[in-house]
Amino acid sequence: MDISKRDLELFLALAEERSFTRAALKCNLSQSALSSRIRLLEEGLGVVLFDRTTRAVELTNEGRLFETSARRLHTELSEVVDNFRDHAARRRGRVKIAALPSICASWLPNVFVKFRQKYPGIELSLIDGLSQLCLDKLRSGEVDFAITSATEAGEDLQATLIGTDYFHLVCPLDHPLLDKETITAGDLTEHPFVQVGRRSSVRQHIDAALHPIVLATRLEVQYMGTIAGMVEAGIGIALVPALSLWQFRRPGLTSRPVFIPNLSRSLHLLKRRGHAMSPSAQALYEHALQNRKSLDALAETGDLP
Amino acid sequence: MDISKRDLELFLALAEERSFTRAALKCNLSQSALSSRIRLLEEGLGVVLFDRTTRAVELTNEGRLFETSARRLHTELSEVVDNFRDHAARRRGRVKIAALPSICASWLPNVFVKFRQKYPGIELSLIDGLSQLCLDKLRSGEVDFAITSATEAGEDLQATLIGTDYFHLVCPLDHPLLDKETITAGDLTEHPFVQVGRRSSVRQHIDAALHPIVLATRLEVQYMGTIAGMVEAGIGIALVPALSLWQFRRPGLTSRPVFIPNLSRSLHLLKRRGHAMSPSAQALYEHALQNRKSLDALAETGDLP
DNA sequence: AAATATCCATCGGAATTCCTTCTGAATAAG
DNA sequence: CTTATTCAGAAGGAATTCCGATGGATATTT
Repeated sequence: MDISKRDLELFLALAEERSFTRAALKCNLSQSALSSRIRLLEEGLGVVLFDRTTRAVELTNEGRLFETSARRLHTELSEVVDNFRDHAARRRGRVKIAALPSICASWLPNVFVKFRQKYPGIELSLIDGLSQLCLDKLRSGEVDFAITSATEAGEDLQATLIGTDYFHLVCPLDHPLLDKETITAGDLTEHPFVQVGRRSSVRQHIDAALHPIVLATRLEVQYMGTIAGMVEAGIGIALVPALSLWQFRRPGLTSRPVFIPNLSRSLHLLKRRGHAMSPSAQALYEHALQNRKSLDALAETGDLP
Repeated sequence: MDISKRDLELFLALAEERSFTRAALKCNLSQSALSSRIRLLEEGLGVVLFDRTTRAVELTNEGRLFETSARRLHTELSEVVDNFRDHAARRRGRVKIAALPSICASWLPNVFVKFRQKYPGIELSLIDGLSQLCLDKLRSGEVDFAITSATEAGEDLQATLIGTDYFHLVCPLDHPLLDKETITAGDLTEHPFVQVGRRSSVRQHIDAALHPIVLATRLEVQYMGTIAGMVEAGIGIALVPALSLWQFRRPGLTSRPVFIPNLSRSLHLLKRRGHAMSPSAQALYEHALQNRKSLDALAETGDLP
C-alpha cells in the first residue's frame, strides 16, 4: 500500500481540526476530496481512523495510535526533503575542492571569503596539492572540482580556462640580467638556476617552453619557499609563476617579467564529465568563474591584493 | 513537495540495480515511467541523485546521502503500514472487554480459548464486574465492548441479544418445595430467602419479575459464593441465574428450574453507537456471536462444559 | 569498420487518479 | 417545524501517471 507525505498531512490536519470542512480548508482542498482521501487511507490501512457523525469527528483508538506514528513520519519526511531543498537552494551544503598551492595561497582566499558572504551555510573544504594530486582527487570523486594547470586533462574531465599565469625571473638585486631591456630564452642559459623537481608541473612548463634550450640547474628542491631562500643566498636564479611571486618578496630579491612564447601556464577549473555537481559545488564553481578577472590581475603582477 | 513510499521504493530499486530497465522491471513499471518519476523526484528535491550515461547509472554524492535517509524512511513507513494491516488482518491487536462475573466464570473462558486458537496474535484483556461497572467502562471507551444483562442500555449503546439466563431455585436437599411438580411465584413467599443487594441487577430482575409479590429476605449479601454457603447452612433459600449455578454444586444443595414469566435475564453484547471497533475487537465480537449456542446450553442447565 | 545490441530520455496518446461542484442524508439549533 | 451545518457520494472535468514507440549514444561483436 502506498502512502504519501500529503496523506499524513491530511490525516494530521483532520485529527487536529476534528472537522472535515475545516481541515480541508486548511489544506486547500475541497471537503469532499479530503473525505475520500481519508477513506482511501483507512481502506489502505484496513482500519477505521475516525468516528464520524454528522456533528463530530473523533479519532478512534487506532486513529490515536496512528497519530503518533504519522506525526513522527511526517516530521522525518519533511526534514529530509527540506534538507535537500536547502542544499538545492544553496542554503546548506559542503563543497570540497582541490587546487594548486600557489592558487590556494594567493587567489583562493579572497574567493572563499566572498563566497562565504554570499552562502554562509555552505561549508568549504580544500585540498592544496600539486597538479597530479588535484586530478587524482577529482577523478576519485573526493573533491567536487579542481583548480589547477591542466597540462592534459583527458577525456573524462572538462576544463574551463580561468586565467593564465606568466613566469617571472627572480634574482638578487644586483644580478646582471636586470640590465637587459627584455630577457630572452638565450639569455637564461648563461646562469645557474634553482628549480623544482622535474615532475612538478611548473618545471614541465618551463622545460617545454624553452625546448630545445636547457637551463643549467644547480639545485632541485621541492618548495617555492626553498627556492626563495636559495636565490637570495646567491645559489642561483629562478623562473617562477606570478602566483608564487609573493613568496619572493624578500629584501635581497627582485623579479622581472619574462616574455617567452609558451612560457605560461593555463589555470583551469576542472570537473568530471558525466558527473553532476551538487548545487553547492555548482555555486562555488560559478562564483570562481565570476572572479576570474581578479585572477588575471594577480597573474600579471604577482602582487597580492 | 510531496513524496510517497512508492517514490522511495523506486529510488532504492534504482540505486540497487543501477539500471533503469532492471529497476523498472523489478517494480512492475515501464522504464520510461521510472525515468520520469526519478526525474520528478530529483526536481522536487532540487538535487541530481543519479549520474546517468547510456551505459551506467551511478548515485551522485547527494544520491548516496539520500539513499540512507530513503532506506530509513521507507522502512519506517512500511513498518507502520504493515503494523496496521496486521491489526486489520487480525494478526495482531488487543481487545479489552467487560463482562459479568457469572459470564466470566462460566461461558467466557471457553470463548477465549477458541478465540486464541483462531487469532493467537491478539491479546485479550478482561474486566469482570457488575452490570453498571461494565456499562461505565464501555461508555468511557476503556473497553471495546461489554457482555452483560442490559436492563436499559440507552441510546448511545447498541445491544445484541446472545442468550437468556433463567433463574433456578437453590435449596437444601430436603426442602419441602422440592416436592412440588412446578414452582410458582406464590410458593416462594412462604420461605425465607438469602439474596444479593437491592442494587444488584440480579436482584432487580427478581424483584421486577415477581412484582407485586415480595420475597422474605432474611439476609442480603454481596457474593454468590456467600449465598451458597448460607443456603447450605439452612439460613434460607435462593433464586440464582443458571450461569451462577456452578457455585451451588455442593453436597448439601440442589437446584430446580423455576418458570415464572419475566424471571430471566437477557444477556447482550453491547457496543458504543457511532464508535468503530478495532478489527481485533470486531473479530472477538463476532466470535462471541457465533458461540451464543453454547451460552444457551449453559443458561438452560447451568452445567459447566 | 560496420553491424548489432543495450541503455536512457523524450514524446504522444491512453488510462488512471484526483479534484471540484453539486446533491443528499443526518442531526443539531432556533 | 424550519433552518443551518456537516459528512458522504455521484458526475464530470482536470491533472497526473503510465505505456509503447522512437531516437541518440555507447559498448560489443563480427
